[in-house]
Amino acid sequence: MSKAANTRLNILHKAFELIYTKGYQTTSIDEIIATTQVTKGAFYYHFKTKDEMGVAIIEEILKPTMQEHFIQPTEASQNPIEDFYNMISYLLLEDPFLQVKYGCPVGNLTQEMTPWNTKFSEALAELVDLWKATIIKSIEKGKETGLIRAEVVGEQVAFFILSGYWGIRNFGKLQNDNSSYLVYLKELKSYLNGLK
Amino acid sequence: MSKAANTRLNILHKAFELIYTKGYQTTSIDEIIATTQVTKGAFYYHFKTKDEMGVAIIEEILKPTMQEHFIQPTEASQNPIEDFYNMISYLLLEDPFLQVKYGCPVGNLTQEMTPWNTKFSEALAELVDLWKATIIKSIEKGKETGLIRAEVVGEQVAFFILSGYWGIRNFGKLQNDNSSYLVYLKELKSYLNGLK
DNA sequence: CATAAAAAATACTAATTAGTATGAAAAGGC
DNA sequence: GCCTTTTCATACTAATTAGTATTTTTTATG
Repeated sequence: MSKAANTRLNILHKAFELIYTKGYQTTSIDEIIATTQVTKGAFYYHFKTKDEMGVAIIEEILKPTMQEHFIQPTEASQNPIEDFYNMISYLLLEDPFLQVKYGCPVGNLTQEMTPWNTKFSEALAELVDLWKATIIKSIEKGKETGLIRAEVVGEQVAFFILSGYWGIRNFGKLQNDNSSYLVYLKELKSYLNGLK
Repeated sequence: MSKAANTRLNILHKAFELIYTKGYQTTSIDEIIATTQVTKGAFYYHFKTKDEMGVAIIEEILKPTMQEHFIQPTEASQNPIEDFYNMISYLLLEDPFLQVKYGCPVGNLTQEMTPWNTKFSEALAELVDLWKATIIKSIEKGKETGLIRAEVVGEQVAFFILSGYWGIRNFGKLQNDNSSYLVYLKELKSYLNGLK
């Protein structure tokens, strides 16, 4: 990778970490260039505006991460119900990057940036739609193999799972300990078993 | 009500509306005093800091509203399952103040202010705990009257309902139309019926 | 190695921010 | 009506913000 591409990626990564922990609006460009050890000239050479950088984070950091960690595993899944639970459980309790007190990066950005910045909204919506579509497909597959009841409606379940995930992450932020996660996961398991 | 108390309440109400639609950080004091037609001297007479005003909004606007609209009705409920659904459905589709594109005021503030402002976190946590506790009590009552299965765990269900609500409001923001609400509500009904 | 283009460094600006200092006007008690 | 306290008005400050203008350095290419 060229040196220039490297600084660009460096900015995106460090900025993402700051934004995840502090929020987008309260993360200043001065702060970003201070932690990246990059000058303002370099920053504005790579990104025309702060918002352009923000959208780049969604498309170049969040999207590939989600593709790799959630889309592909879900597509490969043979047992949707079990794997949905494992996916959420992993995200809540085991993912080494995500922290209880900081919530879900995608959820945070959605909350903070919509409906005021359409570029952000579009990029985030694309991301979420992809995840949702993958879950729906997985449910349909489960219905075919008989692992999921025929009456189950994929779209409804997808919304329900993802909403619950976003919501419980907000609870986690509020209480800053994962006890709420554990309680939530028990009910999630119970709910998912009801789909069998 | 004295004139002074009136300006104070006026500030809180207008500020709350701005914060609900724009977010806390991006709502400036200059903007608040412009829309309230109150001078900066008056503002800082009533509130030592912006954050103090923010906490006052939670305690003096959000809390009483929630008490009146959700706590008391839930306490009076004879049929928890039906009333949980009606409560969420009302909030999503009918409440005249809440708007799809702006999400849930409590959820928004939680997302934006925790974990950085402990005063906000505490005030919000109190609010949410109250709501959660009321739901749990209502479930226990439903178990006694036989409307809810004995194996159902109140705390789990409470987390599940509230998480889903917060989450779907985030979805609503992202898509800015209530079609996702309708899909979600169908699954919520199905989930709640499973508690019988 | 020369040169053009890409990449980055430095110093600045104009606007906005929360908050303050100080004084004037209302309101209430006697 | 006088006086004290409450309430509000005006003008300011210091810090921070995103973004720009300009120059310098680095890199690639002939």
